Amino acid sequence: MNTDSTNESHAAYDFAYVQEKWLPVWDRVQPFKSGRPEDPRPKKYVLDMFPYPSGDLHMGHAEAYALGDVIARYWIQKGFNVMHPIAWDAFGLPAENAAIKRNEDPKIWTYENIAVQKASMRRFACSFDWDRVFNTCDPEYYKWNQWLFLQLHERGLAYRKDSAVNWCPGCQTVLANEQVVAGLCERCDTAVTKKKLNQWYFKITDYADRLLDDMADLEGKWPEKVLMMQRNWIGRSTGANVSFVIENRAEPVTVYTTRPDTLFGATFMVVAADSELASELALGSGVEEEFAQYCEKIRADSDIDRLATDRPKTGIFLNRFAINPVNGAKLPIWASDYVLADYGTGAIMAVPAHDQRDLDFARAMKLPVTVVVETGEEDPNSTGVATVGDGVLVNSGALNGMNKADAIAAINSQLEKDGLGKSARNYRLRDWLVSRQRYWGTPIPIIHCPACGEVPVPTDQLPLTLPNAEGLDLKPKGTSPLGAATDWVNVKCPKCGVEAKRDTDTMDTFVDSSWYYLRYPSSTNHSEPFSKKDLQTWLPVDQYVGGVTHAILHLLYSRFFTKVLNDMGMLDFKEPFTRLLNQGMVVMDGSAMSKSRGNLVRLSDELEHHGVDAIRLSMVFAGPPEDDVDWSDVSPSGSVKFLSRAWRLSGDVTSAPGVDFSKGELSLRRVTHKALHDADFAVESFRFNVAVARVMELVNATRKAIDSGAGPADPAVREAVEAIAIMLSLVAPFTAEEMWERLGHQPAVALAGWPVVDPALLVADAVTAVVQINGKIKDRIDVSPTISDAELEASALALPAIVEALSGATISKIITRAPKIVNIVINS
RNA sequence: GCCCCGAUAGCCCAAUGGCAGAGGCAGAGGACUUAAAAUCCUCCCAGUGUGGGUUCGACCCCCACUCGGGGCACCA
Repeated sequence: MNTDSTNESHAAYDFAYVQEKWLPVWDRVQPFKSGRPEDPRPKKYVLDMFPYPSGDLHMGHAEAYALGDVIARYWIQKGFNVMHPIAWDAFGLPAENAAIKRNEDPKIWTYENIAVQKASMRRFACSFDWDRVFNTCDPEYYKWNQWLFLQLHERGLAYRKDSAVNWCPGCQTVLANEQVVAGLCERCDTAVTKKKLNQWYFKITDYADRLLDDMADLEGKWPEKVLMMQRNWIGRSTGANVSFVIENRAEPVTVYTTRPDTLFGATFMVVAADSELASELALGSGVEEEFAQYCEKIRADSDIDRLATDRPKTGIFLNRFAINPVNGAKLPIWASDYVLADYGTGAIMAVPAHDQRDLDFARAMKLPVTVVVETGEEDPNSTGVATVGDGVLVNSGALNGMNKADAIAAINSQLEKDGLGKSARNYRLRDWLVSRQRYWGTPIPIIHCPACGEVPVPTDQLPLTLPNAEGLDLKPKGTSPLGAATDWVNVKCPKCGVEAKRDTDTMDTFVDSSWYYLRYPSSTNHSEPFSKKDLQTWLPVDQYVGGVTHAILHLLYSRFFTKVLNDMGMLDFKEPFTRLLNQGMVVMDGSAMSKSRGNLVRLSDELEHHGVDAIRLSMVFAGPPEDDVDWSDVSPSGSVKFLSRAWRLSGDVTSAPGVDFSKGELSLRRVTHKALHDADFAVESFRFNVAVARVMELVNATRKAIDSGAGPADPAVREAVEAIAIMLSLVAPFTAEEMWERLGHQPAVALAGWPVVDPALLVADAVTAVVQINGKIKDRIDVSPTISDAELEASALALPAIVEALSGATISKIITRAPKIVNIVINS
C-alpha cells in the first residue's frame, strides 16, 4: 500500500475513505433541510417518485435518484429554498405475498425493507430532507386516505356498482382498467378474466374533459409522449346519439356514432351480446336457444382471445328489426361480441361501406353494403376494404353533394329538430375501480347496515386500522382476508345501532400515491391531511422525476385527485406537477435486467467497486436522462478516473482562498465562465450529460494551465477548480466536498452557490470566420467578434485564396453573418 | 392496423439553418519507470439510415421510404 493520506497532493484518490468521512459531517450541517422559518430564498419543490420497499435499492433507483438529485442540488446552488422529500409507498401485494411465504405480518417485511432502503439512500448521498419522511402503511397516513375516501363518497364520487370487472386469478383480486396491460395483469402478467362483482369506484369519468383540456397547461413541460398516452387513454370522441324505433318495442334504441353523416348507409344494427338490451330483444324472438348458446361461447373467450386482431366476426340475428329514422329502411338487429356493452349505449348502427368492422361483419353474414360517401377509393363491396376518407355524400337524400363536415352539421341539426338525436361525446376512460380483495392496504371506511345501507365510519373514529394480521389467513381466495376478522367486521351501525358489518375490501394502493405529494409539507400535521398554508408555501411540485411506467396510472390518478381537491376548495391549483422528467431504465445488453436472464447488475457491487460518486456520474453522463442506460455501454472505471483527475486539481492549487480572480490569466478564466454558463443552460434543459462534458472540458483545460500554462499559483486556476467543485457537487457530492476542503473551505460545498458568470468573459477576443463559395468552405480568417458584416465581407474578398477562386466568375450574391461566415454565391 | 419518438465515428453521445465533433469508452503511439500499475501527452476513425424537395447554405425544415423503440388495439 502506498496510500498515505497525510501526503495530500500525491495520495491516490480514495473514494471509500472520502465517503465515510463526509456522511457524519453532512448529518451535522444538514444542508438539505427545507422549510426553516423565515427562509428568504424562493421555494422549489423537487419530487422523486417514492419507492415501493421491495428490497434494497437497485440500479434503476440509483439512476432515478441521481437525476433527481442533480436537479435538487442545482436549484440549491442557484439560491432556492429546495424541498426534496422522500417517503415510502409501503402498502401492496409483494409484502403480503412475502408474509404468506414467511408466515408473518406483512408490516415486518415492509418496515425491514424501508430501513434497508433508507440506509442505502443516505450512503448514496441523496439530498433528501429526512424530517418529512412517512410511510403510506402508517395509520397516521392512511387515516387521511380514509378521510379522503369519505369526502369523495359524500360528493358521490366514490360509489359502488355491479359490473363485469377485470379479475386477476394470480393476485386473486380485481384490477382497474389501467392495471390491465394487453389483457394481462400489470403486476404478475397473468391473463385477466371477467367477473361480475359489486365494487367500489371513483368517478374519474366526471373529470374526463378537464383531465384532457388542462393538458394544455402541461404542453412543453411534460414529455409529449406522456401527454399523448393520457390523451389516448381518455379517448374522447365526438359524434351523435341517434334513436332508432324498434318494431314491437315501445322504447326506441339509442346508438352512438362518430359518423352521423353516414346514417343513410346504415344497413343493420348490432347490440353487444352481453348487454341487457340483447337479452331483452332475444326474448320472444324465437332464437332464444341460439342466443343463449352464443352468449355461452363468448363468455368462455378470454380477453386475450378478444384482442386477437384477425378474429373472425361472429353473431346471432335476433329476428328483430329497427327502423332507420332518415329513410325508414328496415334494419335487421344482430347481437355480437364485437360491440362493447360498456361503451356508448352498447348498440351501434352498422355502416359497412365506411367502417371496416361493420364491413367484416356484413361480409361474414351476407348483409347489404350501401356506399353513401364517394371518396374516390375502390368500391368496398368488391375490395372488402371500407372507405373512411372524406368525400361527397351520395344516396343520402338532402345530404347529397355535401362533404363530411357539412353533412355531420346538417344531419345533427336535422336530428335535433326532429327529436331523434343530438350531438354527443364518449370516452374510452372508465371509472377507477378502487376496491381490492387483499389484506395489506387501507381499509375502506364504510359500514354496511341492513337498515341504513352504506354508512361512513365517523371521521372521529379514523383511522380505521387494519385488524391484526396474526390469526388471519392471508392466502388469496377471492374474498378479502379481512372478512375472517369477525371481531373487526361486526360492528353496530353508527347511525341506528343495529348489528352491521364493515366493508372488508381495501383500497387500491394507487389511492395512496394520488395525493402523497401534498402530505410532505404537512407530514407532521395530526389534525388535517395537509394545511392550506403549507400548500401555499410549497405546491405545486415544480419538478417531478420518475419512470414512464406511470404515464397513465399514477400520473392520471394524481391529476384527478388534484382536481377533486380543487373543487372541494382544499387547494387552489389545477395541476399537481408543473414539470415532469421521465428517466429511462437501466438495462444490460439491450434488455431489462433480471435474475432469470442472467444479466442482473447489483448496485451494491458497483458501489463497492467504483464508489458512490462514480456510479452517480456514470448514470448522469451515460446519455440524455430520458434514454435507457445500457450498463454495458457505461464505463464506471472511466468515471473513477475522471473524478481522480478533478480531485487531483484541488491539491495542485497554491493560491489562497479569497484570492482576486480578476487578476487571473484570461484564457482559463474564459474557459471557466463558458463552462459555468453552458453547464447552467444544459442542466436547465435536462441535458445533464452535456453539463458533465462541459466540466470534463474545464478539468482538461485546468490541468493544462497548471502543467504548461498559467501555473498552479494563478488565481484563474483557483477560480477554475472551485467552479469544478461546485458543478461537480450536483453529481459527485463526496468528491466535490473533499475538493472544497482541500481548497481551504468549510463544508458544505452544496451550499457554496453557483458562481456568477461574467458576460464579458463569454466573448472571445478573436473568432474564426469561415469563407464559403457556393456553400463550400474555401478559407478561414481570424476576426474580432465585433466585426461588422461589411468589414468581414471586405476582408473575405481580399483573401488571396478567394481572389484566386473568384477569378473569371460572376458574383451573384454574398451572404454575410458576422462574425461567423461569409458565403459567396457565383455563377460558374 | 392506427398513433408517437428516434437513426451522427467501432461504441455511448454533442452540434440557436452557418467550419459535422464538445465529452467519454474502446484502439494506436509516445513520455515517466529497472519494470509494471497509475499519471501525462499525441493520434486514428464518420460526412449524419435511403431517395427527393426547400434554401446562398440542411444532422437540423418539408415529402416519401427503410430500420429500430414505444403506445393504443374491435371504443362505433
